[in-house]
Amino acid sequence: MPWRETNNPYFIWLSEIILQQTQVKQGLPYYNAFVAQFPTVFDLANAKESEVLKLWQGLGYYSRARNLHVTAKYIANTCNGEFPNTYKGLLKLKGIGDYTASAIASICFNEVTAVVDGNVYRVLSRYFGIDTPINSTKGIKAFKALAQELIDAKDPATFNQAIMEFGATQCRPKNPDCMFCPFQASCVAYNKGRVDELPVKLKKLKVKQRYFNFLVFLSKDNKTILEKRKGKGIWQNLYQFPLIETDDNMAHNDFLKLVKAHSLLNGKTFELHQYNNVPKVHKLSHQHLNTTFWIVNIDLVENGVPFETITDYPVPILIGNFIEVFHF
DNA sequence: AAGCCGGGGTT
DNA sequence: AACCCAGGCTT
Repeated sequence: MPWRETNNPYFIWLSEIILQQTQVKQGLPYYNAFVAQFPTVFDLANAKESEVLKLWQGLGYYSRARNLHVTAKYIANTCNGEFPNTYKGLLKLKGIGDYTASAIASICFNEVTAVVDGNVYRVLSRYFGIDTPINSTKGIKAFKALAQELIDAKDPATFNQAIMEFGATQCRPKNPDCMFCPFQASCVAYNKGRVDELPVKLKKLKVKQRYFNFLVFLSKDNKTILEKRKGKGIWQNLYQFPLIETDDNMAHNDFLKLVKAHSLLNGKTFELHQYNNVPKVHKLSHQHLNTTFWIVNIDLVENGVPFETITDYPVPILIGNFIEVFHF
């Protein structure tokens, strides 16, 4: 892993943000792309937010990219390009929470502050046989304190990375390699046959069903319409085709009435074609997006995006996949 | 304290 | 389908 070969806070920070809730395999190509396009924090600070989001496209949790850009500008413009060199200082930066502050402080500045990520929760809850839910306030405090007791004060960076890697490769969520585990003899969960019960986690979120209808405009002068998502909710500041959200999947005839009433089409002549008869189900962690793409053939569009510039815009991967398959 | 925020991979 | 991922922010 390239970020193992440096103590430069910029690179460590970048890697840690990318790896939040993201597996190394998925994040590595993005890390390489960011380092190539933004070699220093000043390069990142000088970029447009849309450039940052474009490079982040497909990685998800886009607030990470927006906060990355905010913090880059702050470090470059207010801190002379220098990151805070303490856990406490790092914690104040946007997008940096307890885990990331500890990771940067220990790896870059040898501060003795323990990281607690999903791996650490799993390793500690099993080894010590702790039932406290890892996502409860009590659990979060308890596991942080325990990790802080255990950390090697002489080499916190190695300790932190080692316990995480141990969780990722040996003490895995499913099928952990207990048979060849160096901690087998003293692991409470193993000796009580409770490895599969730990860690304990509270509740599971309910997945909400949503129904998205995207209007893919095709004008005679080869333009379409992209809109920037505003406000709260998913995909903030990313672009999409004009969206009509409904409370169920729509049949062509019913949807045609809705489209006719749409502000982009008042009174205009157009043809509507349903691109996919079976809704494409795009699964987010907390929502299932039942998606239908509708082709709208029309003479002219206002503020149209020329087909050849569509791929300049940062879009959710659901839209990006459509653009790839649909030959504009 | 609980809910929200992506996309990919494994079981 | 359920679960997890080198979590953090908002309400």
